[in-house]
Amino acid sequence: MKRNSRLSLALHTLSHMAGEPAQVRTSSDIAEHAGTNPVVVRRVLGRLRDAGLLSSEKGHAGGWRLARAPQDITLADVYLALNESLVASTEEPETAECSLEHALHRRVADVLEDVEKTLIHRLSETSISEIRGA
Amino acid sequence: MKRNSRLSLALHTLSHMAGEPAQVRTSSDIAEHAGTNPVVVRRVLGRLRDAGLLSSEKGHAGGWRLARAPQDITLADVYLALNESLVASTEEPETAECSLEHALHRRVADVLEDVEKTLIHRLSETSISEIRGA
DNA sequence: TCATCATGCAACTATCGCAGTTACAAAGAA
DNA sequence: TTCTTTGTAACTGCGATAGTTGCATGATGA
Repeated sequence: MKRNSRLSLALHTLSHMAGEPAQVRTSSDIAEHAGTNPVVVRRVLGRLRDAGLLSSEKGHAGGWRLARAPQDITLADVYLALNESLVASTEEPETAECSLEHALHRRVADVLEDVEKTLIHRLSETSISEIRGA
Repeated sequence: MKRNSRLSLALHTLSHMAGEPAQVRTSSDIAEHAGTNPVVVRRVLGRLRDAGLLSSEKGHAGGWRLARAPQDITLADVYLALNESLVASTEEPETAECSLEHALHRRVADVLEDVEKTLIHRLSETSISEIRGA
């Protein structure tokens, strides 16, 4: 696993859960299926739980399950829960030496903001229940 | 300097050049202004030269200058020249274990492709001659 | 011709983000 | 009380890339 792995892992897991919403899955099971580590799974899914997409329980028969109906969880929800910016933000130039620098940054930041809105809008059009394998 | 620095450096430098297109600038001058290193400048501007946006010359009175009129160089040109993906691409899952994984990847990749087109379109609406400080 | 000044480029170091891992505490169920 | 599972801190390893050093190459002008 390499890059954008958090989003991939989250979406992959949720898509599976959407197919069988009643089933509870442990971090170990999920990690094994995703080819990664239980701790990594808990780190990523923890964010989704904090965002109200998943619930987790400890102890015997504990694990992870959807906190909402699958059709009420969109790709945008997941994207926002992870605070993943697929649209990179150019950071503010801290040393405010040059006015051109500022004008430029504002211009680019405006464009990126618009583009991110477009991205989120597009992602919100698909729920995790709509992902189906071939 | 930290992240997205190539694009920042390139745009910043080109914007300055747009204000005085006749002037030739050395890597050292540019690096000093941008708070970085001449070699880094040459690395970044080299890509812009390869893309036909800049020209460079060695020797006395050598250095960098615009290869086109400033109003004919858009932010999109710079973005594309650097091959910077501000829209992160989710890489193809190499181990094709799971069909859901594929369906998911295709869906997300489609959205990202569209979004990147939007980004480039938006960037192409502004030329480097249109950036003005306060 | 030759010294000088610039780019071009290869190689190395430093740093940062992040996945992966280990270890253990906390909590819930049998 | 014991087993199972999450929660979390701390560390390691790796990849990307800015920064740096050193030197070759080419252009200019005295």
